[in-house]
Amino acid sequence: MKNEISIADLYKIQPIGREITISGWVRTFRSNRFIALNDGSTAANFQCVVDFEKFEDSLLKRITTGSCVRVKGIVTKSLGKGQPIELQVQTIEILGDSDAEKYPLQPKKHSLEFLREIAHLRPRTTTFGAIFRIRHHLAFAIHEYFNKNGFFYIHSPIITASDAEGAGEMFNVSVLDKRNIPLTENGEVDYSKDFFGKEANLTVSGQLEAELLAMGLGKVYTFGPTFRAENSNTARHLAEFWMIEPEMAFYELKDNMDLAEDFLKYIIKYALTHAADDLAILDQRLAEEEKSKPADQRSMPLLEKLKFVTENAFQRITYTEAIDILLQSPYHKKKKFQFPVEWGIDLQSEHERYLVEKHFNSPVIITDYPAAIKAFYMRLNDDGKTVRAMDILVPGIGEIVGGSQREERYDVLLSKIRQFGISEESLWWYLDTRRFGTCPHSGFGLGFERLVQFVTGMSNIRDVIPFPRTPGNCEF
RNA sequence: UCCUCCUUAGCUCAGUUGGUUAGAGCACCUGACUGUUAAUCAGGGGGUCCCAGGUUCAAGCCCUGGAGGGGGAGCCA
Repeated sequence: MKNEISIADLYKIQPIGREITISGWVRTFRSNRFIALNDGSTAANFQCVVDFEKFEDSLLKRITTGSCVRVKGIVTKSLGKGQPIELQVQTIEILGDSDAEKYPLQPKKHSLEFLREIAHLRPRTTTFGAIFRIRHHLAFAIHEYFNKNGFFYIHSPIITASDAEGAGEMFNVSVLDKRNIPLTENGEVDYSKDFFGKEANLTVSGQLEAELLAMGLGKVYTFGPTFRAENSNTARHLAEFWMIEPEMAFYELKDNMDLAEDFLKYIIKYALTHAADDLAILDQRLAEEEKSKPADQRSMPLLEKLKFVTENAFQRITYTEAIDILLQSPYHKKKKFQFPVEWGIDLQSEHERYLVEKHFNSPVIITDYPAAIKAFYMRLNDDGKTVRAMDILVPGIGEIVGGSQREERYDVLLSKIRQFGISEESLWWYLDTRRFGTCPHSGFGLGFERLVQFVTGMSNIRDVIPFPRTPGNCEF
């Protein structure tokens, strides 16, 4: 291990009187005496005190915002009020200069839009440092939760040849010469000449493969990248995002809901205990932003919201009950909804918002949707018109989890596949699991970036992934 | 993809009814000061007013087209 202490450990240990060496990036250099140094290990800067009479001017001039330095000195109690300890600097080594005139980050508040354009430098800001550390803690908590609860982490393929998931437009994977594409007699692209001998795409979901693993290993989960070529331009869509998909044999819909709720509470609690400093920074940031909004549009403070979610039961209602609530609502009676409400519709954003933010003011699990608006693999209820689906909606984000009990009955599944116009030949392997030792099973998908959004309070999904991929944007 | 708003200095923004040499704060540079907390004070440099056309004696401002970005919607996680 490297024999240098991190700023995070420094604040933990507070080794007053000891000689230490630290490296980091300069945030500001005040009064030709105080370096605010950050090494990314924690949000807090560490104050390094320079006796400028003991150093060459030419060296001091190179200590600029953005430059990288290594300093050695003695830790002392701080004379100033902003920090408990500081470093009395003995030696300074400039590891990397940074021309202050050209370095885009200044010791001041920058807009998120501007920082998005310099995504290669934004990890050096307080806000993005906090976001990416929290992102790590959430990912870690997810693995920890599943590991503790007997789940196996499996890797579903990134490249798939099935286009049957029905989860949107896909990115084609091909090595064919684009200037000379082989065609069949019908004038279509001849994928038999392509790398895999058939058309291949980037995965839009690992669910079907996860089901195969669950029906052998019992409880499994995936956590990997997912790709959608939809032309979606919103604050909650990415072309490349990360998804968590647990899949459990012998779980019915209620077990699935119980798991999803327990799981979400666990990882949010984990963040509250392991990323308290970073969450406090984002809590303040959000509070500042909310100040500029009219009072009735302000959302709950971030930390309060997260505690509320971990301490209160999620509301559980069926789709049919949700429609009733909407029909009874003052919003509907005053005709404030832009889209009509009736049984059978797909709930619009405004409807979900009303239920989550106005009616319940809490996370809501909606179950038993009409079969026609949900995927083919969801288990048909005895009423013949609804399926055992469940969506978890949270304030500010909307749908964060989508899941269901899967259709385990071969005949029902086959007729659904035909009904949906999906080629049953391409899903022979999926159908096989229902022919040989089928069992009730369930699972759900959690959009990781939406979870990070919820926990950090960031309103744009492009600000919770280091290098966002969206239509027309693949920089860095 | 649709609706809507925006684009002026490195950043955040002002710019009146179309009228002389386009401004401010921060950042940067120079100097002063030196236990500061986005240090302070004085001075200085810095502009393809998003791009291409058009109207006009005159366009940052008006018109047409385009590009980029924000917010909302759809699709969804």
